[in-house]
Formats: sequence, structure tokens, C-alpha cells
Amino acid sequence: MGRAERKRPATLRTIAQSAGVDISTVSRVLNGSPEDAARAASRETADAIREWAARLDYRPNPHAKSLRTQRSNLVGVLVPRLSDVVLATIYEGIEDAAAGHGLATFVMNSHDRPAEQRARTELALSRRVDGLILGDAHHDGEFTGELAERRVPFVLVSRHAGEHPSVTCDDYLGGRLVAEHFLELGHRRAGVIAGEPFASTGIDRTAGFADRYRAEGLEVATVHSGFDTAGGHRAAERLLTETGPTAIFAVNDFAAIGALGAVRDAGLRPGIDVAVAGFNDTPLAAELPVPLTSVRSPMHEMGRRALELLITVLNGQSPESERLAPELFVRASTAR
Amino acid sequence: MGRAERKRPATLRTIAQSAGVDISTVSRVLNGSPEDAARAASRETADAIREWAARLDYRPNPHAKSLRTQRSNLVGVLVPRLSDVVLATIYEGIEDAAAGHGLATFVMNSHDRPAEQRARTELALSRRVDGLILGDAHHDGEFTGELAERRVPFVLVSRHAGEHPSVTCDDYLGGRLVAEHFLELGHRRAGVIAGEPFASTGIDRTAGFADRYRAEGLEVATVHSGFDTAGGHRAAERLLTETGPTAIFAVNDFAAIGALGAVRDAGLRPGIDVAVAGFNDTPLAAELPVPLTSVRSPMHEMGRRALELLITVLNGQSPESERLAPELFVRASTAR
DNA sequence: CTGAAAGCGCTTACAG
DNA sequence: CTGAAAGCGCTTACAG
Repeated sequence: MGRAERKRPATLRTIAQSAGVDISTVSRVLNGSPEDAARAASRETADAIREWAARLDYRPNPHAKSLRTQRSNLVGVLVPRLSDVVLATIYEGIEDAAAGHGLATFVMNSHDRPAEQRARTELALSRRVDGLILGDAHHDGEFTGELAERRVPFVLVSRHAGEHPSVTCDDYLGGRLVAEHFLELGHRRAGVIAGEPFASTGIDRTAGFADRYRAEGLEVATVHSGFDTAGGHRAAERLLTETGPTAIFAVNDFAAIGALGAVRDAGLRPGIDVAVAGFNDTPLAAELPVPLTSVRSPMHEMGRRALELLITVLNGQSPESERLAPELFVRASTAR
Repeated sequence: MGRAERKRPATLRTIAQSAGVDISTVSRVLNGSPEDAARAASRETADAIREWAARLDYRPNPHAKSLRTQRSNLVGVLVPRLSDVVLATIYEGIEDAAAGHGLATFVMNSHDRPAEQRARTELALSRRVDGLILGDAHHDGEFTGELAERRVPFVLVSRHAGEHPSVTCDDYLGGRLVAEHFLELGHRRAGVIAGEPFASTGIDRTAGFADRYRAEGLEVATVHSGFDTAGGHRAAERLLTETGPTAIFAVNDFAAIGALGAVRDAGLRPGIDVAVAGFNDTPLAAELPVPLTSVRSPMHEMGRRALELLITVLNGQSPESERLAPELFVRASTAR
């Protein structure tokens, strides 16, 4: 019945005894740099050690290593919600890059609530992460400012705040691309579903869009909303009844899907009577019944780059922030 | 320029020196059970110790603790893809429950590929997890069988395999609920988009659906597909041209969304000419332009329960598997 | 090339 | 009630 005891994993000591050498030699051969290893033992001794390690299925104990080296090789990641596919994909990029560097990551939800951001960060710190990647920075920069003051190594991803190192999409440019597309189609009365006011993504996308319209002497109507379908639906309803735009830019695909529904509910045809564009080009966008025009942001790549950026921070440097290029994909929702 | 040195965190030793007591007393007061703490020091000593701990912002070093106790309080979670909102939501449930038990979790993608399942599992084991939660079990039970043989503590979530402890939705019942709904609407020619053949979710949902039709003397057409929109689109196309069903059950909301598109592309009206139902009731379902009928599975709760189940396994027990109840939400996509 | 020793920060029998 | 000691599994100066 009850589970049998799992046998204790091999340690440096086990191997040292088997191979008849000192534990420190084993450490250098198995876990040291190649130069260390070469200098630590003769070819034969080293081979014998490696042979034993393989036979005993040795794996270095990370807790012992961390305790000794004062480095956990752990990175904590904060996101608003992991069930948001945008953040999940960014996290996948972080994870990929981390694995390539021998780093482990763990991710936590903050729900964009300052109290949870703080609590989760303290949790990560108490787990002795080497650094943090924040995907939930608020534009006011309050919390990130505190962290910087405490000398906690961190970088931002997806959103920027203050002067802290970040990897983002060039959201301003992305918004402008949509505006240009709309203007080419002849839409002179446009609305923006601008997302949450504390996220630089929504702020920049909206600004890029509105500035381009303003350059034509046109003002755009703006409504804030949650980054989700229901929020987009409500925002589009307001836009439709209050200002009657012929084109709507939602700064997020999910909000755009909600807008699509609101357009239809108003008895209008998306893509024909009212153009709708989103942002991020999530996998769903192209597959919707009315395929959605969207600005693709390199989510996976942003995650990868953020991890690389954190590594430079951990090396004591102060790296430049990066802004990755967006790309517009035109589909039936802005067909006319 | 360069970041200032972060000051070393307080340790038991720091506190012991400040409070003028032995380090072991501090340990018992701060990290021991309440009884230990009570027995270890007088009220005043204990209070003094706690005061110092607070003042010095003491946080136990988890690596030292894990090294000493041979318990990491770490749980590894494997999922096919975190960017699948179903698995992301389940993981959120796991995370929530884990936090409540003082456990930390980390999650990895296996992409449903056996080689990656193995590699990620070894990685988790080398990080000395206390146990694993697998959200990517394959129905053949090959890999899970190996793990059980090695006495690795684990539970399954979302999918079941073999006799291993699992927390799933009652997928068979979920499939039957859809069949009953379709039959009530008078659909006698139905098709199923059955998902991947290695996932118990798709298998059970399909079986529950088909068995109910069979009880009426009716056979259903079945096509396998990926659990994504593109796969659902292709599968629906095949179904539509080959057998011309009046109702399609996709075992996954994303596949259902693809089916919605295929129906429309075929010049048919979803919900009027062809009924379409999905599974999981992801947040999008209710918000689609044509709201999607779907079977809600308690994703978050499944995650929570899986973590609880793992804890009983870690306590050496052999718990019963759990099947949570699904619930059908009828919407416009099966309006007639 | 190889070893002996100290120490990272904890917990926990053992002793009083 | 409190302390002294051993040890978890590593790494890394130091010495030869």
C-alpha cells in the first residue's frame, strides 16, 4: 500500500567515496567551469568521476548550491493575470530564455492591484530571487520607484514606467499604424477603446492613434475600459451611441471582440458599416467569424528579451530599454 | 552609477546576537510550531525575539531550510501550453491553493510532447520538488506509469490516465448534456470535433455525447483535431462537406469558435442553420458576436482540488480521484 | 593536480 | 525554559 521510501539522491560525497577522491575535486569536475574542471583533475580522474556521477544519477542539490553561493538562479515574474493569453505568451518567452541560461522562473498574478503587487513581490524576495520581471507596472511609477530605491534588481516587460529598464512593443507606433489604415479607408470619425488608464500600453497606443488623427485636424473620441471582452463591449456601446464613429480602435484584441459584438448588437455590420481593429494579434484574431484586423506585438520575443535584459541588470549594468516593432495585419473587420 | 550593494538579510544568528539568546531558541520561536515556540522561551524572551525579527526584517532563508529538512515546499506543474486559457486558469487555481499551504509552485510547458514531458519532469525533480501536478497526461499512461514506478509523488489534473489520482471535470457527463440539448432541439444528424486522441478530456466528452445519441439509435460523425481555433475550423469543414450535420459539438471552445467560422464560410448561419456548442465556457464564449453554447468546467476549482489532492499524496495516502460537475450554458449558437 | 577546512543558514535530537 | 552541537550538500580560498 503506502509508497515505498524514495532513495536519497546521490551527493558529491557519495561520488567522492565511490571514485576515491576528495569531494572538492568532484565538485570542481562536475559543477565547476570547464577550466576549473581541467585544472582540478587528470583526464582519467575526471572521467572516472563523471562515470560515477552518471551511474548514480547525480544531480546537484540546488538548495545547497544557493545557500553556499548566495545566488538562487531564480527569477520571479509578476503579471496582472496569467489567464490573459498576452501575458501567458510573454511568460512563455521568459521561460524559454531562462531555461537557456540555467535560470528557473516562477510567475504570480497581481490582478493589477498595488497591494497584491507588493505582497507578491515580498513573497518573491523572501524566496530569494536574484531578480524580478514585472509585467504589471503601473504608469504612475510608485511601486517601481520603491523597488528601485531598495536596489531590487528588476526589469519591466510589456509596460514601461519611469526610467526603469523595460522591453515593450512600440505601442505608440502601433497606434499610429491603425490610424493611418483608418484614414486611408476614409474614416474621419473614429473612436478609441483605450484600456486601463494606468497601463502604458493603452496610453501609448491611444496617443499614437490620436496624434495621427490630430495631424489631420481630427479629434477622436476616447473611452477607457478593462482589457477584456465585456469591457470592450460596454465601451463600444457608449462610443456608438454618443459619437457614432465609423471606425473603432480597441487597444486590445479582447476588447475588440467585445466591440465586434456591440457593433452587431447595434444592427451594424462589422467591417462594412463600422471598422474595428484590435491589438496584439492573438491567435484568435485571424480565426474569428469576422477576422479581426490587429497590430501584432512580438509577445514571445518581448519575454525573451526581458529575461536577457534582466541578466545584464544582474551583472550590474544599466541597460537601455528596448522597443520592439509592431506590425499591422489587415483583415475583414476593416475590409471596406 | 552602479547599483549599491544590497545589504545582507538578517539571519537567525543576527537576531540571536541582538536578543542575547541562542540561535536555536530564535529558530523555535520564529519558525517552529506554536507549541514549540511556547516551550522554547518565556513570554518575554519570545516577544523580544519577535520584536528583533520585525525590526531587522527577518525572513527565513528557504534554501537553508530546504537543505536541512529535505523538503522544498515546491510543487512542479506541467501543462501542454500556458497560453491556453484553460490550463492557465487551472494553474491559477493551483497557485491559489498552494499559497494557502505555504507551498510555492512553478509551471512548465510540455507542448504535449512526450520528450518534453520527460525533460521538464527531470528538471523539476532536479529542483527537488516535493511533488508534481500534471495537466498534460496522455491517455496511454506510459509516462505516468514510469513516474509511479519511480515513486515520484504526483497527481493529474484536467485529464486522467490509468488509476493515478486525478481531479477532472466529469467530461462524460458534460458530453451527454450537450447531446441531450441537441436532441431536445430535434437535431438527429450531429457531428463531434473530438480534439486530440490522447487526451481523456476529448475522449470522455465525445463518448458521453455519442453514447447518448446511440441510445436513440443514432450514430454521430467524429473528427479529431487540435484544441485550437484553426483545428476546429478544418474539422468543421470536413464534417460539413462529408456528413452535413445540423449540430456540431466541439470538445473545446476554441475549436468551437473555429467551427463557427467554418459554418459561416459555408454560407450557413450558426445557431440557425447549424447549431454549435463548445466546452469549458471560457470567458470569451458568452461575449462572441454569436454567443456560444458551452459546458462550463470548474477550471479554477479543479486546480485548487488538485493541489489539495497532492498534499494528501505527500502525506503518504492514496486518495480517491475526483470528478467535478459540469454545467451547460445555452446561448445563441444553439438557439433554434 | 589534489585535499582539508570553513561556512552558507537553517533544524533538531540531546542534555541540562 | 535554554543552549551547544551536528549536519543538510554544496563552493572556494588556502595550502601543498
